[in-house]
Amino acid sequence: MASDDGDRDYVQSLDRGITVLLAFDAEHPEPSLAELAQLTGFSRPAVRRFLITLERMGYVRSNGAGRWSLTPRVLSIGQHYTETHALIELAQPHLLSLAERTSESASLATLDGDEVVYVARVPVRRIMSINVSVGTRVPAHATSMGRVLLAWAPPVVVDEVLTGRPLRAVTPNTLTDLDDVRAELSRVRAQGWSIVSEELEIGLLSASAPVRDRSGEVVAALASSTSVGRSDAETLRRDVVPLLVDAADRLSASLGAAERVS
Amino acid sequence: MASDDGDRDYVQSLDRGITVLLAFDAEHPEPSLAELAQLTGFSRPAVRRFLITLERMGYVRSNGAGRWSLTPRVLSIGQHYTETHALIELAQPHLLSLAERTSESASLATLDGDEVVYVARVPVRRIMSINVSVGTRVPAHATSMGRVLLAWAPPVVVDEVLTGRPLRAVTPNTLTDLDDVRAELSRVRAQGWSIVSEELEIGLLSASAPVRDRSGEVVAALASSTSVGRSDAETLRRDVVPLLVDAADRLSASLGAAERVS
DNA sequence: TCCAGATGTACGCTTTGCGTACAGGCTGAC
DNA sequence: GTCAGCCTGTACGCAAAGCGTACATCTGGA
Repeated sequence: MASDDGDRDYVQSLDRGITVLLAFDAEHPEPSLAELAQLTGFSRPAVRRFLITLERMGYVRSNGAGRWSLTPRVLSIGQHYTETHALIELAQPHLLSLAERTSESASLATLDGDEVVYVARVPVRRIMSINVSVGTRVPAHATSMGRVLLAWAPPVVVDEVLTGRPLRAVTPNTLTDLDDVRAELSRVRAQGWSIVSEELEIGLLSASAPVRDRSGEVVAALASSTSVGRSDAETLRRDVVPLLVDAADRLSASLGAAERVS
Repeated sequence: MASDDGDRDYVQSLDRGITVLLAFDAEHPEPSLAELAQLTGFSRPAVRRFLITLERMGYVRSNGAGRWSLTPRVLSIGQHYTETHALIELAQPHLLSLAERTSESASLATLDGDEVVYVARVPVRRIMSINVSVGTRVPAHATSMGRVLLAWAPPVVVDEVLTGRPLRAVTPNTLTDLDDVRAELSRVRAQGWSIVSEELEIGLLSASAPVRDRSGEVVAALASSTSVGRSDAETLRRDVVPLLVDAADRLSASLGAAERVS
């Protein structure tokens, strides 16, 4: 029925059920059954079955009237990612001390596809227009964390991210020329850290350094973010980058990383 | 086949698929197919189908060898809870300012069953032995946030939580006598806030105040947490509670709450 | 009162998803 | 080197799980 061939060994109901769960979003925080059916494209009885299932599992709740909403149990799904990645727990003290020493928000992020995902964070003040939290995704090519992660990523991955789709100019300052980005990546690789200024959002300024696992592979980026009003690239480089690199190295060490290879 | 009758309208595959996803935990961060089959009790081919499905959806990744792990995309499921609850976004500035003014961690939590779930948080230093993050759950009866949430919860809910199962003595100080807890709840209701000392963990001390929605219903608790080394109940009451209640009231106001009803 | 729009239910068909059984591959012990 | 014991991948036939159409029911507003 579906066009593709690879339908074998694919569990349709799981996909559909999660699709229903994810249909709850900012635009539809309390959808009705009919609304969900329309959003997902499934029949109303089907959506109803999924809702009943999700309700029994505790992820969804009917508010009496015909409206449904997500329960905080949904958050516990993400906990399993956190639990299974020792890095995140180990990073906590380093994030806290970095945030305290710099009086700025500190973040840890990972690459997923062509996006950077925040996996741990200590916010100090609001710097971005969007509310950054664990799980938030931003385009890799326009952020210091993305630059760090790409700088040491396997060439295949870098190519996928950079040429997979055209590099979007998120702000007027975003590097979008392929050669420029590649040159920047090799600069980052050489100096061991990255500073990006107003490429993701006007007024936003951040610095990142790589975190390595025991095999020396870069598995995460540690970042400190501020705004152009409070600091500037030069100050960041002088005052923050040493702290940042130090914190990243110590975090790497606690992951059992060998001393920096290159 | 399953003993219960209510199997109708229940989508087994959704339940099973999520069960597989949740089988990844601290004890099994990189399970093999066979391991997952054993953990979940499903047949290996079944587990394989779920893994393939989850992999295509981007939640799970095979690490080349026969081991699987969760991807950060799992975190984005929780984002949908955050997105659909305006409260959480609105709370951010209040959490930040509370954390700054008290130099202590600030948290926002909600009741789910007999547990309190952290839904937003600004950590300042590590206070608990476990790493508290958004999604973390703690028993309601032993925490200041739980006391606040129960103090204004419908009697049915309170009864379920308090009599559903015996109140566990998490520490030697935990209130476990039903009458004591009920008395404490009415005290909380009268004074408008709660302080709990070393009932959840030795050395841990926290204060909470209720957050109300526009209908006046208490929908969350705002908390400030510290350790007995850094403060004590009396100091907390004098210095922190006013700030806390003020922040909670302003957050309530931004939710459009009417003035406090009682 | 009646209509519009919603949710709940029944039911028969299809195909999805199931597990058994077998093939193939890797690793380590002897 | 070879065999045993583990694993993952695949085939296949069967049962039932999940499907959507069609209809009943309820609610609120005109």
